[in-house]
Amino acid sequence: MELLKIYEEAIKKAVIDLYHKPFEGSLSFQKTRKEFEGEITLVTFPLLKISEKNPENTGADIGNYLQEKTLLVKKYNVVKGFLNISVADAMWLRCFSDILKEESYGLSQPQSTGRSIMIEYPSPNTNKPLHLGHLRNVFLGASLSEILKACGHKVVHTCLYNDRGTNISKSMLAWKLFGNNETPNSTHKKGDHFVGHFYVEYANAYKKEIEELKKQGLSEEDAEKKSVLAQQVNELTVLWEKNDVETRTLWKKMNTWFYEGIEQTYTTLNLKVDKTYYESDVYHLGKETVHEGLQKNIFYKKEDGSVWIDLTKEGLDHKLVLRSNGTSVYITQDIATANEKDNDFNIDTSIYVVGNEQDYHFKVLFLILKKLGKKYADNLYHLSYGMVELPSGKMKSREGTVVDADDLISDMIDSAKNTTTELGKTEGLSEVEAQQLFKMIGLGALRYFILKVDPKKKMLFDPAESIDFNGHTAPFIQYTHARIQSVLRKAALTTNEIKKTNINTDYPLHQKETELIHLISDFKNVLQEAAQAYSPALIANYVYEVAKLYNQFYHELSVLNAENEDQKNFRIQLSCQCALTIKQAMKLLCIEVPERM
RNA sequence: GGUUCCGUAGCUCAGUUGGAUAGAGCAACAGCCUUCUAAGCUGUGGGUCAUUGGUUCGAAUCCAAUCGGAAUCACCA
Repeated sequence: MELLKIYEEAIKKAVIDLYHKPFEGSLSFQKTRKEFEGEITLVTFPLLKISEKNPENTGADIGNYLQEKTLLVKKYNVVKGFLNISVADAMWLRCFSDILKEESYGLSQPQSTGRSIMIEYPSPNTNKPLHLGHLRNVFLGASLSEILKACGHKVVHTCLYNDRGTNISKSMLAWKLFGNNETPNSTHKKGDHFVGHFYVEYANAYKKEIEELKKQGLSEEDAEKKSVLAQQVNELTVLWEKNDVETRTLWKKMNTWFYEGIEQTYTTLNLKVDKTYYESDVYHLGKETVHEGLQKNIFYKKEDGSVWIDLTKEGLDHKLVLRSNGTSVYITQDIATANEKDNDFNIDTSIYVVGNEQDYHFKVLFLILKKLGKKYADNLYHLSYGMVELPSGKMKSREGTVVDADDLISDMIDSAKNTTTELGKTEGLSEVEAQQLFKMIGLGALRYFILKVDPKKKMLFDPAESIDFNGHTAPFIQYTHARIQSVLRKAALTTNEIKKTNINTDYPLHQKETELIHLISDFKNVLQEAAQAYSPALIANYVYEVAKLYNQFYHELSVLNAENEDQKNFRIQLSCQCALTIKQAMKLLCIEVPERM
């Protein structure tokens, strides 16, 4: 039984014995603030109606009762409406002993809930490489998958490629105009960067064209209409839809380049997709659903043939679902993909990891699906995360103000290498081991930097300031893990042996030891909260607390040179469990921890 | 203009369903390696929780207004 439950029941019994009236509902507990003695604190205000006494006396009554009638309390003190309880050492040791017995405390058996969850990310366009914004998307999606798996759910990872349409046509056109039959091989460029280069080329040429037209006296709007490049892009899109062989061949070629490039990035990021969807496969399927909706009078047709839905009753707008020329728009394809996913998998919940700039879009999408009577519509969830901003504001691919994902990753690994080498931590490592360590630290720092922020909030990245390796960072946590491993190596015991050793429950605990047990026991709750809130940030902040507290313990008390065998054994067990907690929590963030660094 | 979100230390961020004197890291300054890994530990300084009002035993947290910022409202994705 969980510690807090034991105290809750004991206090409820105390209330009945003392005041002859039961307290309904759950008691209000919190962690004792560090300026007061104790570990758990009961807020007594809600009990005053029953006790009919002031907060101080109520707290004293209960504290006194617990100390005299139970073995739960070592000491207590009352400050205003707060009863601070120092939990008896034996209780902490029992709690810790229970944790040790579990192979992986806090985690559920794989697929034990029978629930399956689909999670879609990062779903990029195929016309440009990934940037920092995509990294937030990937890190969130990947971490969330781990968190949900750890809670016993089955997780299916899907990815949708927006592989056709205007954006891709732009890259294609630029390649035709300025490409000189170059390829990624001939230019020694990574495929996705190669394709992205032409997307930027197009944007530049277009901008130039518009400016020239404006010099001729045209307004911005007229210039955009007059643009030859824009017309050519539209023509390419139409040719594509008409299955024009030349266009399709080029399209396939460029997308293949793109996929070859992005696969490399996925490999670096250890990203594996269970099922890939392509917009080019599904874009036309949505039309059938639109016709279905038209017949049910959920949609309506305008005179020009375009099809709309009226969402004004829901506080939204009229939304186009089919163009007047009969072609589909973004949302039409999303309707189709949602249907496809439902057909392909028997899924309880489906999560879209998409930035909050598309909040409105998903509100509309889910509403439309609901109106269409899709049963799965209630099980869709938009995991909306905030944008990554630069000091100069939002990143824009076309304006070149993006932090490229591949560049950032290799920068991080490089600086991990420099720092590690400077600190002389590569000694005794083989070349392969050293490379693995640099990657572990560099990527870990990057992942952690992003994941520690609440997903819902926008975050700032300043390229001028490199991501830190000290303080509230992954390397600090990784270092703590390595440090513990170093101690355990010297203890010369396996994890198994450590876990099996019996605990002496008479052992008098030191303050830091108590705090560590308390914090470690919280892992289970934190995981549940993180899963419920879809927030890896809760895990990230938690595991930092563990590492920080362990380091304090480490500096204050000696493990291997403890005063007696009981103490030494217990501290080895405590260290071991801290390392396991750190490792498991970091795994939930998709960050590895080293044995040495 | 409509809708939605956000404003916490110089900077980046925490702050469970309302709870005690609002916390970390970075940066600055001062200490700690003959002792289990100094990517560490200890200490100092730093705040009108945007502003005003309301709800109550009690508000950074809930409500309203104001100020400031962002996103979105495309026959783009």
